Amino acid sequence: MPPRTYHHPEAGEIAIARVLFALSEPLRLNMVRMLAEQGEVDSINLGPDLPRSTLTHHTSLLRESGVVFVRAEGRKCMIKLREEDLEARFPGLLGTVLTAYGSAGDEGETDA
Amino acid sequence: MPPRTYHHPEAGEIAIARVLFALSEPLRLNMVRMLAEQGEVDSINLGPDLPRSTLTHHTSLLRESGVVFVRAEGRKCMIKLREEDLEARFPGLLGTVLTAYGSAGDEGETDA
DNA sequence: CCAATCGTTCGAGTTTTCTCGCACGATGAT
DNA sequence: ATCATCGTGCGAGAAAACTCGAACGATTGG
Repeated sequence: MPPRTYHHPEAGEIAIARVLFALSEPLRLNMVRMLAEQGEVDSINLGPDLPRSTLTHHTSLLRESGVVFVRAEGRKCMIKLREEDLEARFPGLLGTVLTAYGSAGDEGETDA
Repeated sequence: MPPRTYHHPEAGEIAIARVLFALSEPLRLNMVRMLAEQGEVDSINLGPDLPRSTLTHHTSLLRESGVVFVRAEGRKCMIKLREEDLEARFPGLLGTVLTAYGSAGDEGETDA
């Protein structure tokens, strides 16, 4: 029996409005920032204090909007940014948003 | 008695999450694209078919999030992008989003 | 095999956003 | 002055998003 599988939109199907919406949520924007810094991370590290169902909600939204790639590894769930796909589809977007976040996001850096 | 006045956040107060949220709505994203192409525009041109109160709702949201500058001119209301402020605050963001929109936004070009 | 752990799904409740009709003040033209 | 026009604010209703507890299947370790 295959492990958990996840549906991901193809690179060409990623819609700008959905990406912007995904990034407009502070929790998710913070997740994306962590992913940009740390590469592939265990989903639990994206929100150690969040209820699991809430965490799943946000990671699923990021996945369905084409921002992240999700893969099951044992019981855990590894998340990484779709940097190449996003760069190909919307050149510069991710970098620009992350730069903007770094300079004016939330100055209270509660680093994990 | 002064004409209508509008409150605008200062450039330094513009928050990335709010800007992304403002741009994540298809109607508003389309408005921003028109503004980028046409410069300062009469608000009515941003949504000729929308109810007035709906149009006000979206233009107000764009204004309050720091994306556009609004000024009363007679009975009309002129809108323009805050390109310089946005560029200073979030370098490259607006251009990147508009490029992304142009290449993958909505292919149905209903040009005004 | 059994128990603990993890992510997912479902459902309910809360909050936010969106839409739009209506009344009002301001403006411009007659 | 009068009247039509425009944007705004308000209120209500609908739609969408967020949060989170509980139950379930899958996986790991004893």
